[in-house]
Amino acid sequence: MPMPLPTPPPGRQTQAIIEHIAHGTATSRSELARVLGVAPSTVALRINELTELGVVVEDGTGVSRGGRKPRVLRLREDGGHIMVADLGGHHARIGRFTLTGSLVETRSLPVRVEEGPEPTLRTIADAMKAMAAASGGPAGIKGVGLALPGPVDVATGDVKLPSRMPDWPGFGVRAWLEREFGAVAVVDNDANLSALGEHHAQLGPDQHSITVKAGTAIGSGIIVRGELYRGATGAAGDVTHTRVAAAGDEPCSCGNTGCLETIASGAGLVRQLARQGVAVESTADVLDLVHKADPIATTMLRTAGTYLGEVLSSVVNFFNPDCLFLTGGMASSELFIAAVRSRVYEGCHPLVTQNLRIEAARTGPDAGLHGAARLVLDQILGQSRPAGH
Amino acid sequence: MPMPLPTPPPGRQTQAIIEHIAHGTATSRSELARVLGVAPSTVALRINELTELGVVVEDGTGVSRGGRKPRVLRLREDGGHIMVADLGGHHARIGRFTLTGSLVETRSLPVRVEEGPEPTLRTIADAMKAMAAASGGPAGIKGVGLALPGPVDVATGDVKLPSRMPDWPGFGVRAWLEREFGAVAVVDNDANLSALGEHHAQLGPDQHSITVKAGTAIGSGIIVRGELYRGATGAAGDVTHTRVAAAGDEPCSCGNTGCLETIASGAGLVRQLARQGVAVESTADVLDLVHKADPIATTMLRTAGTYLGEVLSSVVNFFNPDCLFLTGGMASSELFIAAVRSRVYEGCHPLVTQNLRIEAARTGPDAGLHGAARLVLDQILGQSRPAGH
DNA sequence: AGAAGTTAGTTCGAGAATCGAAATAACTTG
DNA sequence: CAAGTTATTTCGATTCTCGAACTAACTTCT
Repeated sequence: MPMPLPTPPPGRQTQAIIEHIAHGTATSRSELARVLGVAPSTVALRINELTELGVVVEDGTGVSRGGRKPRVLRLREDGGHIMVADLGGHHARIGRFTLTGSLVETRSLPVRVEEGPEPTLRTIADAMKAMAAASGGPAGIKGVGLALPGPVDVATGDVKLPSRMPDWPGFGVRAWLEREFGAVAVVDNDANLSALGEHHAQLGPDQHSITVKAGTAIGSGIIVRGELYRGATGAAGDVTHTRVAAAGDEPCSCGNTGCLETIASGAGLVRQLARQGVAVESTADVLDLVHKADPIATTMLRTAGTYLGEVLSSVVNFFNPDCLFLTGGMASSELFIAAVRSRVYEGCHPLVTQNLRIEAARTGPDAGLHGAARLVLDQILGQSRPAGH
Repeated sequence: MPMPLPTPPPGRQTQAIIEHIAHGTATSRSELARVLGVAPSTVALRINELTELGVVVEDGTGVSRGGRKPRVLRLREDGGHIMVADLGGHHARIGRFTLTGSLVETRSLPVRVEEGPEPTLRTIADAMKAMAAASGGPAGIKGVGLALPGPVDVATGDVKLPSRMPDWPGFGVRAWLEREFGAVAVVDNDANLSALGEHHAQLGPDQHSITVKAGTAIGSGIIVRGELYRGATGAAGDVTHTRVAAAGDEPCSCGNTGCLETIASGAGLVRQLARQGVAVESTADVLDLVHKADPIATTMLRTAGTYLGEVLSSVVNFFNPDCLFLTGGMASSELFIAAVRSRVYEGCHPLVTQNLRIEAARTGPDAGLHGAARLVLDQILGQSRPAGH
């Protein structure tokens, strides 16, 4: 039986080393060798590469464990910037990451996607460059990541359906960014990137999770074995157009009737409230009302959570994830999360719920930024991501 | 940027070679090198290993393409047996595969799982040994695979829930088989193995599929990137306990009410027909009635397909597979499949259905056997499976 | 028929990446 | 300060692959 051990890809180990140093799970060469189960000599090679690359530096010595002191390794935080943005309907969230993958600063700015890609991207790019310049680091922008609201063709970085973003389809967003920055660029759907970011903030590379972004729209991202799952046509994670009995004949933007989004999305809530004579214009308005304990809005939000939970319970039964994360505006309400949680626990098989966690995303509004940075770093440093913690 | 090409695991290539020879996609060393995009010398090495292992032999020469004739390679079909079984409630299907992965013969025999693991496994093992002995090949049984109806702990090979199989949980099926045969043994859920078998009979290693086994019970298996996806607790693929409005308050074995299985499974149909005074005892009886064009049974089967389609449409929307396969007794009715298909196409987003195929499994009742054999061969020959066709 | 060209397959050395053992370095402890 | 311990580097040995050169076996053209 010719069965030589399948040599792990080198990029992968490099990334694992960075993570261990970042998390403090292993801070010296020998510790890394032990944790990774790899020969000390191999670690030494990788560390040499990383120091030459300017990502890792030695930082004095640690405490002895009875023999020679370990030479403590530390990540250099000034090797360059990864600039990322999460684009919403009315504003964009911009973030700056170090090459070692930590989020340094964020900023929100108003944008209007309906003006088309050129002006929107111009605004974002300028803000990114300003932020990078202001940070004063000697090195420049090594990579750019962008999260877009809606289905994205990852190859070109384009929005796939005309939908709410006129002029965007076919523009070639990824190419535009690469030209503009002269650096690696990555574009993906916002729910996908949020899922990727949140997953790796909480779970390991052998686990599975679903992250639902519930705001004005509802989208979700799927992580299988620590990697983004996009499905056959890149449309995986659609929960918003699942039929819900309670939605009746309410028409949906997709052409069908009775979709979840008509009654459980922020946009749906706005419409429902308006019908009852409550003056609201945006999802934020609705959440404000709930914050002020408005009984109608509160009931409605809770009900929306129950409907979402109904849809998610069948998805969770099927997919059996380790964790279900909720993010987006509506997930900021504990009430909403509680409603989802109770409905999912009620509707799922015990074998599926026994270890299931249902929680608000810890990375909150930065989830998408983290995911985008991760994809960019994957491109820069190697391929698939490392063994966790 | 230290980015050496991630050397593909050697087992993988070996398997790819076998598949190409088996499918006739490449029958000589040079052709293999071309198709696999690998150096001729490397192919020569692999072929040498395989001939020494007794899996491949040379079989004369082929036609010249203007120069030296290629030496045609062929798989040896007498290198040993892989014996597999798919265990149902009342009968087991047994199959014999060659080491090269092709199914040679099958046989069904009655068993009674409710008598417990020891007698059931005894019956199956004896039948396997008899079949292998009768085939007269010089070599023995190199591996054994078993598909069980119900959730399985893959490590031990045990059924997880008491459910319909008393005395089975905690028995250690895998260990029993390995002791009995002195060979590699693999045990998994029947829907999982059917999914694996059907997927690789039709799709490639970078595609995704769902296979639903609709018979007396309803189960499903999920294939992500050509590999079996089991979920966090090994319970992934549960669609049977999804709530369906039409099921009303019908109590289910899981303790909840309104589960799909109460109105769409074979068992559910039997119960519903019995209530209407139609004398049926098994799923087979129901299908017989449909075959005889019994109006009540036919309508009921079609309705069951619609309900299954309703549940699957939300699953398909979420998972966005390349293909949805249907297997099990009820999938033998084209009526049933048509009902599922139309409901899914109706309820799913166009982005998801544009390339989606919904079909009866081509491997039919042998799907589970193929999947089991594949898992066993993975264990014997290497790890993950090869690049297709 | 024989030379020229083409295709098939093997041999052999270089290169990449790992590991393990031994050497070296730097401590702690008795 | 010697003995034991832990950290790190050095240096083959190993395991894979590839590519180039070489041999083998044809077809075809003249």
